[in-house]
Amino acid sequence: MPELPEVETVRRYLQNHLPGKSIQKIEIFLPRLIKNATPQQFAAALENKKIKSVERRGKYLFLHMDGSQSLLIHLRMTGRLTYEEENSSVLPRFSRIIFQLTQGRMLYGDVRTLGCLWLIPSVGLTGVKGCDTLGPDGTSPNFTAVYLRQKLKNNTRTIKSFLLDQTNVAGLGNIYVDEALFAAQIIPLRRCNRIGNKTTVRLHDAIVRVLEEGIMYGGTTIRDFINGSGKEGKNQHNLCVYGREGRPCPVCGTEIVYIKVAGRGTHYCPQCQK
DNA sequence: CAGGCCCTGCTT
DNA sequence: AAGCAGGGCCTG
Repeated sequence: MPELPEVETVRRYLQNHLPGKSIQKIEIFLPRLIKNATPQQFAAALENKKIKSVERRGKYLFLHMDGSQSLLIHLRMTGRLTYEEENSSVLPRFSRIIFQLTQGRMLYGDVRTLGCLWLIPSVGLTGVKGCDTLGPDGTSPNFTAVYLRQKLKNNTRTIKSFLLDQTNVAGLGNIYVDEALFAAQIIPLRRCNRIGNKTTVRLHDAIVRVLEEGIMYGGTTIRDFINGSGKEGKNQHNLCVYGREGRPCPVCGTEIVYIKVAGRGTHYCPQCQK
């Protein structure tokens, strides 16, 4: 559920608090979350290393370390990354990994344990499948209407499945895809190559707008998302279609429809979106 | 391209 | 007790 705006919200908090602090000790309660190292290797590579910066590409978070190896994290559905300035004696439910820092601690929590952590080289490609093949971030200047038009032109897939594919645009997930398609007045089932120039520009603008709005409001909390300080986002109040099936379209009042597209729950207004 | 898998808490 | 939530990867 964390998509670009949620991951960016977490990143900003961590970037404000972590750089300059060192990881003293790592406690791993669920080793299988670490995908390319044993818990021993993982701890050995990161303990006593200083955190230099926290960066993001798509939905991936990078903790760049002062050392040859850094940390890559994907929160998937229910992953949470929080920083506590003062060590509390209480550990939040579903805490899976504790990063004890020189001041405070960072917790990786995950109810459904689908998240992933990797050790990666501090420079160059990550070697992590999916991460090295990301398309431009939806919020990046490299993501232009011209680029989008080029990608859509000869593609026969539905626009929803296209936008969920991170090699086309990085950072969109189920919520923001539905919201962007509503804002662009495109029905999720529309074939990419049946979207014209003018509509492509509208879609590009809509994608950028919903992502930036999501960041501005600190992410969308439907059930699980919390930011780096453990608080909920506020963007759920801005949603027009996601999770609103059966309720009136905010523009025309028609009932929002729920269908499955590309295996995902999909929400749209049958009146506004064509 | 569709469907299964992972995984657990919450809803029906 | 079954169904649902879905990101990313894998298989048929």
